[in-house]
Amino acid sequence: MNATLPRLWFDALHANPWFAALPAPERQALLAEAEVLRLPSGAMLFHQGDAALAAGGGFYALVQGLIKVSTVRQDGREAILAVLEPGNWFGEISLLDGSPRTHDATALTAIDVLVVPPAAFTRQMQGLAFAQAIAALLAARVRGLYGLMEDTTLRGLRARVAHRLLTLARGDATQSPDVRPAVSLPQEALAMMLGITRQTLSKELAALARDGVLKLGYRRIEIVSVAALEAVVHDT
Amino acid sequence: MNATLPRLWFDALHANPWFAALPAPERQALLAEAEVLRLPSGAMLFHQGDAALAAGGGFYALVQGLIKVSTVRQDGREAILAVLEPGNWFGEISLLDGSPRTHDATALTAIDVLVVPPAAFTRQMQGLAFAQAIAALLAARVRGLYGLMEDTTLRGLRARVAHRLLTLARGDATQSPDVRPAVSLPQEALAMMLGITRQTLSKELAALARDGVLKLGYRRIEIVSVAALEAVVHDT
DNA sequence: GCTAAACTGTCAAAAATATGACAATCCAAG
DNA sequence: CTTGGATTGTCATATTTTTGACAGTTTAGC
Repeated sequence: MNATLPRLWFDALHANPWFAALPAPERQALLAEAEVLRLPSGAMLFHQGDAALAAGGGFYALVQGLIKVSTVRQDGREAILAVLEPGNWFGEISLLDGSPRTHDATALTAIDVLVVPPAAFTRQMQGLAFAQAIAALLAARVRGLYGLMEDTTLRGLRARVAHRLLTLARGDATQSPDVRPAVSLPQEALAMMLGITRQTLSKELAALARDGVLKLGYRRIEIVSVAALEAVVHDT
Repeated sequence: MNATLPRLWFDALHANPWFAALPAPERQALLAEAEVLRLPSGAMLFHQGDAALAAGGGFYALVQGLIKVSTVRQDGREAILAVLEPGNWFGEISLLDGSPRTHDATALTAIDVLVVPPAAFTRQMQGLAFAQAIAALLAARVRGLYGLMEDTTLRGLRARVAHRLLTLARGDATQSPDVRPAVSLPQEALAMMLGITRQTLSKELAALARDGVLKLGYRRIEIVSVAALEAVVHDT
């Protein structure tokens, strides 16, 4: 593929800082190797435990729609690690070490995904610039995960909620510098990201709304003051 | 340095799977570039917020002693991310993205550390094999962090304690396949890794000891049955 | 428009965890 | 060999979070 990359896809991809920083030859090579995969809402891109090197596996770029990255326990409880937005590249870990997928990836909407097959990915990894870029991508991942870790061990609930909201408002994994004015998702989902119950979250959100930091709606949390929300993260 | 690498250091380094898998030329280059740094117990190798690219920064290998990797809050509460053992390489994230150190690194004992200066690290990253190896190292880090994340969101307290014990018994970051029969550290430290209080941990340990899975001593937790401990991780 | 399903707000009771406190034990330094 | 600091075990109480439940609100699909 390549020749006729839809404008929307092109924009989404180039809005991603990692892809934008990738040298042009590698960028083009990656797109040239990619196949397009279109999935309906609710479909699963891969399951926890899947072999990534097998056919159907690969290095993915989401170009349209939303993907939920999560893990489920036997008892049915689910933890949402992230909600991916267009522009995000993911799935490289399993390709690098050949181990099974660590998470489920589920389409929250109808999605369009670029798939770089395992063989092509491995071939790209033979190039210095690409290998360096993957190292940079992983460094960013590690940093993001450190942030999440500290949340759970060091921050109070209030600050954790505030931090997660800011992360989501910045596009979660993408982490663009500009903050969106609102995040749209059921409170249940946000609760699963934080590892708490919906009821507990509801109470925290209500408190933040009382303080004028948030405005709550149906499947929607509006951030009235980014500064105030950031203050909550640091104080609490 | 290189010519006279003490036997103990050599063994520690080569016991580390990442270093052992590194191609010989890169392995030698890394050691050739490294300087030896010796610090007394309690000294800090670096602080959260330090510029890693500055003089004194670098890519580190611990060859002797123990290092605590942690973050502290304003109020004094501390979260321990890991306790590094000889053979571990660390500190690459900040070198890759030029951002400040994410954690404090404190010597728990007198330590010997190999330091690859920032310039040398960056030079090595211009080589394909090394860049690939760093990608692999980061992939392993990410996987480890995913494991820790799931602990806090998905597992009950009992399972979390069991999992952390097993991780420590495998050498924490090193994660050697063989499990040590006991971990030696104050319960307080373990509690800080788990983000819980010492009292709560004490109760959990007592319960595991009652079940015959552990034996408790002074600054020491003996693992009576690895299998039983693993069962606790998966069941609870 | 209507209606069923999804979602939010709230409550009371139960369970888990933190706090603060104290005695008992261990061990390393003198 | 002794002693003080470090460590553990264990309480009772306070706080936080979960569980289960239900009513009211919003939305999407018919």
